[in-house]
Amino acid sequence: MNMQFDMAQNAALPTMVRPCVGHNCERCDVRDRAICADLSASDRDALSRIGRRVSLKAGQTVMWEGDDNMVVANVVEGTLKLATSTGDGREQIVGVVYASDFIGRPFGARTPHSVTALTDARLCLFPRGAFDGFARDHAELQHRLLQRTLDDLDRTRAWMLLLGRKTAREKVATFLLDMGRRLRADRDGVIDLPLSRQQIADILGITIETVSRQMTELKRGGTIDLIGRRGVRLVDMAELEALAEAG
Amino acid sequence: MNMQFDMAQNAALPTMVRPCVGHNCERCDVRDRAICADLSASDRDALSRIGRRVSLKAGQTVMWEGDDNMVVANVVEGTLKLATSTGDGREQIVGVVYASDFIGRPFGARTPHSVTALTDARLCLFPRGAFDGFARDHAELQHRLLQRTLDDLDRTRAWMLLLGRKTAREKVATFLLDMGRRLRADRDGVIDLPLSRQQIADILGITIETVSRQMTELKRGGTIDLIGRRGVRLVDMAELEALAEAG
DNA sequence: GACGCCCTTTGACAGAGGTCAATGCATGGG
DNA sequence: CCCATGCATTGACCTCTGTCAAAGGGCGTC
Repeated sequence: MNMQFDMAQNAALPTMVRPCVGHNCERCDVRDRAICADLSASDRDALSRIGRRVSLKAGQTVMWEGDDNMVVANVVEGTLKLATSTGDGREQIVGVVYASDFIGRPFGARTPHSVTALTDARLCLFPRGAFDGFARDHAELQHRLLQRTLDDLDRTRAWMLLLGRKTAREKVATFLLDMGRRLRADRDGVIDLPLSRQQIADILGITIETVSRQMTELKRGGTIDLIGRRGVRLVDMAELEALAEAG
Repeated sequence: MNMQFDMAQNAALPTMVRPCVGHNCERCDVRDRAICADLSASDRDALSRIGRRVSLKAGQTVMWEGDDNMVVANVVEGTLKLATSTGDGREQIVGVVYASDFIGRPFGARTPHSVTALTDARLCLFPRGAFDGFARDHAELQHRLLQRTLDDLDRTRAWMLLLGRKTAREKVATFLLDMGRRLRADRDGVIDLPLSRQQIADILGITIETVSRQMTELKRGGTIDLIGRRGVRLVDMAELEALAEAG
């Protein structure tokens, strides 16, 4: 592989983002769930040549709120957060994305929120201009993107009900149910949360102390079990569902 | 005018929704802002034949949360709210739509939130199945829909920051600025809010009493003026902007 | 295997906003 | 033009959640 070529590509990327090598769409983990799923083999190849794979370490930020919007990407592996914040530093996480999800803002000049890796992650990254051009010529891609964006909007609006109208107890219960649905539990029924208490607080619009207190009370009531910092076992799902809707 | 034809159309519609007659896309108020703007004259005619115009009275609900998703529509005139609620009746308004906006959930079987007219309104209404089919064959339409949905998502996510992290004072100030941007003031600089205090509360995720108290304090501070129930004059925009970001 | 860091938990207290209740006052109908 | 109705305002009080501070305990490192 050509060293100079690699370094030239790196120059346009945020610090520490490292391109991967030896990519092949046919073997891609998310090939039939990502937005490229409906493309023909040749179209997918063409799209693939526009972009490239990059690896991220947990904690790295790929895009910053308000920045010029240079790239979009498919998430191949890992979990990332989308966040906005007020001038004085209060943060609200506005979305969490998983493998096969799409990130970035196509057809727009500004990035409306930051994107930060919560776990180590791999992306399939495209320069926005090139991606936009490709998308305009491929209706299947735009259709997939539209479906995905409509789903995102539905989920985001459902989350507004949580932020605006639910109590801390209901918020935490709803969050745990949501994670239970998204993440696979291990053989002991334990889920490994990809988020710290602070990040959970930033998702739910409450403080870290309130998250902690609610979790402890749920544990005391026998509804959940806490295993270390990141582990949770959802013991009584029915109870959790009841608490998620009415305190 | 054919009476029987009209009544047959009415049968498929929510109670009290009355079809209009004499429609012509060429004279449509929103023709160059709605999603149909990029269609050729003949395509627009074809789309027009799929749908029809209906009038709504303030307070009428067009779609209910969780219902089978039968229709989508362009808003021709008026203001409507999108809302979800918890089992025990707490409501959160998740969006407010204006003339030229699009409502309903294309490509999905369920309506994720209710849609209710805040003012008298006129819609250009399409059966969802027929609209979906038409959209699949018209990339320009899907592109417009995608752009609009991406914008909606950006705005919705910005609103999450308000719901999760802003104080009552900041929420009310942000709301007033937003209305000031959207609605044209009359010659006295007075805006006529299309929302009751309760609805404002449901948008901001606070109670009606808190909205009222904040408004009164803003008035006492000389930042705004209150004229009757629905009138507001934004006196000190700079102050309002400062309050919107940091209490 | 022990140590130290930092995340998390717990406690005490305060305050923003919710709740309940009464009064005020636009607005539309008679 | 006046009255009645329902929305909006105001007040008193209380609770939930935030704030500040300290102690506890995983987890990575040496």
